[in-house]
Parts: sequence; C-alpha cells; structure tokens
Amino acid sequence: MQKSYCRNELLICEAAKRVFITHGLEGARMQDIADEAGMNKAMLHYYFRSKEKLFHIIFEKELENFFSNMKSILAGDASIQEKILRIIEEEMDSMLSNPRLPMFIFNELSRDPDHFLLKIHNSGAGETFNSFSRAIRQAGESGQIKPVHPEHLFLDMMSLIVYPFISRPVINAVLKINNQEFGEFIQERKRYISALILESLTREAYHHEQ
Amino acid sequence: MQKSYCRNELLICEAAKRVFITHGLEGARMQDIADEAGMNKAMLHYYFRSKEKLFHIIFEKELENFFSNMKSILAGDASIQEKILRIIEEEMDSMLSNPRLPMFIFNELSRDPDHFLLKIHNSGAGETFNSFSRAIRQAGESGQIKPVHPEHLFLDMMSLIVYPFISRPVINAVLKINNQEFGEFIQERKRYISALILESLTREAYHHEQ
DNA sequence: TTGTGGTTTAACCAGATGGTTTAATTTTCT
DNA sequence: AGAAAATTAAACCATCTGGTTAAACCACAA
Repeated sequence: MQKSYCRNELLICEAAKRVFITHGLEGARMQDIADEAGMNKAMLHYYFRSKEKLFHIIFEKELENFFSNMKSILAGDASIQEKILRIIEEEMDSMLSNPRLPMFIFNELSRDPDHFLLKIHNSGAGETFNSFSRAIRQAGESGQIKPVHPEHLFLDMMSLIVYPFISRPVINAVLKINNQEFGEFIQERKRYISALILESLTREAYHHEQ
Repeated sequence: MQKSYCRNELLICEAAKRVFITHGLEGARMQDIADEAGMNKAMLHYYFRSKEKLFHIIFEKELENFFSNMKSILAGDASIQEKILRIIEEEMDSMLSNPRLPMFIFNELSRDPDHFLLKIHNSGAGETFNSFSRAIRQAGESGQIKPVHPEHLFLDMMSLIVYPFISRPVINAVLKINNQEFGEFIQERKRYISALILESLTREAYHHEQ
C-alpha cells in the first residue's frame, strides 16, 4: 500500500498535506499544491491522476498515524497507570508538533461519514479501542484500578487530550496567549489531565461530605 | 446589528446556514445555497451582496449562540454544583440538536485565526470565561469546592462536553452505533461527565493507597 | 548518433464560480 | 389608474478549476 515514492512524489505529498490540512479537500486548489511543491499542475496529474486520489493517500496516512501511537503504548509491559501517563504525554506532544491535524481529520470525516467508514476501520481505530478496552478491563478485574466502562474512559482521555488543539484560537483569545504560550499551557495541561484521570481511577470510592 | 429580516432574507440565511455548516466558507457554493433556498442566485446578491458577507452574518450569530448559553446559567442563583450540572446538561442537549455546529465553528476559526480575533472577542467567549472564573474562585474561597485553576476546569468541561460531537463518526464506527444510538450514548455520557467533574471538585483530598 | 522510455512543460478544454447587468414583473403609493 | 419603487429572473461576464493533450526535453543504451 505505501510503496516507496520517488523524490517528486514525496515533494508533492508533503506540499499536498500542508494545503489539504489548511483548506480541506473542497477548499484546496491543485494550483496551490503545485505552487507549494515548486512544480507545474500537470505534474500532479502525471504522478497522482486526480485531486481526489491525492487527497485519499494523504488522508489515510494521517488517519492511521492519528490512532497508531496509542496502540504501541498499550502493547508494552508497563502498569496501566504508567500506560495512561504515557498516552497523555506522547499523544499531546505529537499534537503539539502538528496542531492542525485533529481538525483536519475530524472535519473531513464529518463531511461524508458513511463514505469514510471503511477508512476508519482500516485506520486501526477499532483495534486501538479494543486494546484499550482489554487493558482497562484486566486492570479493573485485578484490582489495579477501579472498574470503569472503557468507552467512557477512552472518551474522557481523547476529549481531554485532543480538544485543546481543536479550540486553540478560542483558548488563545480567551486566555490572551500566543501560540508559544499555548505550548507551555499544554505542558501544564498534561500534568493536570494526568492527575484528573488517575485520581478518578483510584480504587476506593471517595466519601462525599453532604 | 441583528435587524429584523424580511421573509426572503430569513429563507436565505437558513439555507446558507445549512450549506455553510456542511461545506464551510471555501467549500460552499452560492448556487447550492440558492437551490436550498428555492431562489435564483442573483437574489442572494441582491439581499446580501456577496458570499463573504452572507457567511459572516451566519458565522457571527452561531458563534455568539455557542457561548451564550453558559453565561446565562452562570448568572443564576444556584449552587456552583448545580450550575455545573446544568451547564453539562444544557450544553450537550443544545449540541445534540445541532451536532455539526462545533466542528463548523472551530474549523472556520482555525483557517485564519488572527482575522477572527475580533469575532471571538465579540462573541462573548471572554466574558463567559470571566464569569466562570469568578464563580469558581468564589466557590473555592468559600469552601464549596476544592480550590482549582478556572482555566483548567473550564477546559476540562468544554473538552468533555464538545469532543464527542467533533469525533462522532469515529465514535459511531468504533462503538458500532448509529446516530440515534449516539444520542442515547450522550445521555449516559452526561451522567458520567457530571460525576467525574463533581468528584474532582469535592473538597477533601483523597488519600492514595501507595 | 539515434532511438527509446520517462519526465516536464505550456497550451488548451469544458464546465464551474462569484458576481453584474438589464429587463420583466410585482408591489406600493398617490 | 398610473407611476415609482422594489423585487425577481435570465442572460451575461471574467476568472477559476480540475484535468487533458501534445510537444519538448532529458537520460540512457545500443
């Protein structure tokens, strides 16, 4: 599937990624991609045939990347707590290096969700969730953490990890920070999220004061 | 600013909203908006002059709606716990009635964030956050909740409330549910989020077993 | 040097796009 | 009823868009 690309193909893919991430499939222009790659437009067709084909190659790769990191962390031998910490740490660092990626993926997925169903399946999202689910169930049964619904915990973690990158312009405006300060805020945020999640999973139920 | 619109202006705005929410500014076509409104394209220009002007009217209104609900809840007399519960409940219900809205807003904001800075300011997002901040600080000082950083709590809540709607296609695919079942999942999710947030704010520190 | 295959380029194409112009039609006012 | 104002519609416009075509160019082998 991912064959070895020649130099020009790589140049085109890199340029296309930048343009598609900013403008999406509908908004991207082949002439802009050509300009970005330093070639003429006919070259894009020579190597990739159509805008749609080029887009899907980029999109599938980025979709897979989005879900693959967590899976490798889950496959390790560490404790469940350590795995959760590593997921939060590494996923957020990954997003800091390409803050536009989540928006790109979710926006394109939402335009025609049925058409992308196979792509989501192929991306490994389901397998990643299943791995997560098994790990959380085992840890609950063996008493390492409080038994919880994996779907909800998964969604807690993804929500807390990804959303700041989706809403970055609003966060920057509301907190009156720039993009570098956003990065520093995210480092702080990692610690906060880690504590929130791990405390919610600690085994004894808390006694309310009411 | 929001003058009284005649019948045709309302028809055009409703149609434009549907098309812009699906395709965004760059992807939307004036002919599609005209078809959706049951008019010819020249009528759009007659009433709204340009695609860009029409877009900004819609966008500003939706942006303001997105942030205004929380503010009115915060202005009430209820306890901070009750307010948090109501924010989660009502914001998620609002999003269930228009699940595409968050994606639309954040995607357009991320395309050219600097240009939208004034729009974010005018939307009341900053005021909403300030209200939230004051309420959380007061509740912390008066001992109703554990003292926390408002920025992080605000982001926790927004993350947990909004993200499921951003990632709905992935959630549906991974959990193997359809959009109606997604709605049911969200009802369950409300309870889960409410518990997570309120427990994290409860006053006594939990004693770890380590 | 010539022929071949592969790559690169400029010109071209049909249709789409946002917007304008002008005439026809409808509504409102006197 | 007639005139003026407002609205609606069709035709038009310049430019953009994804994609195609054919020629020019390049590298390599015989």
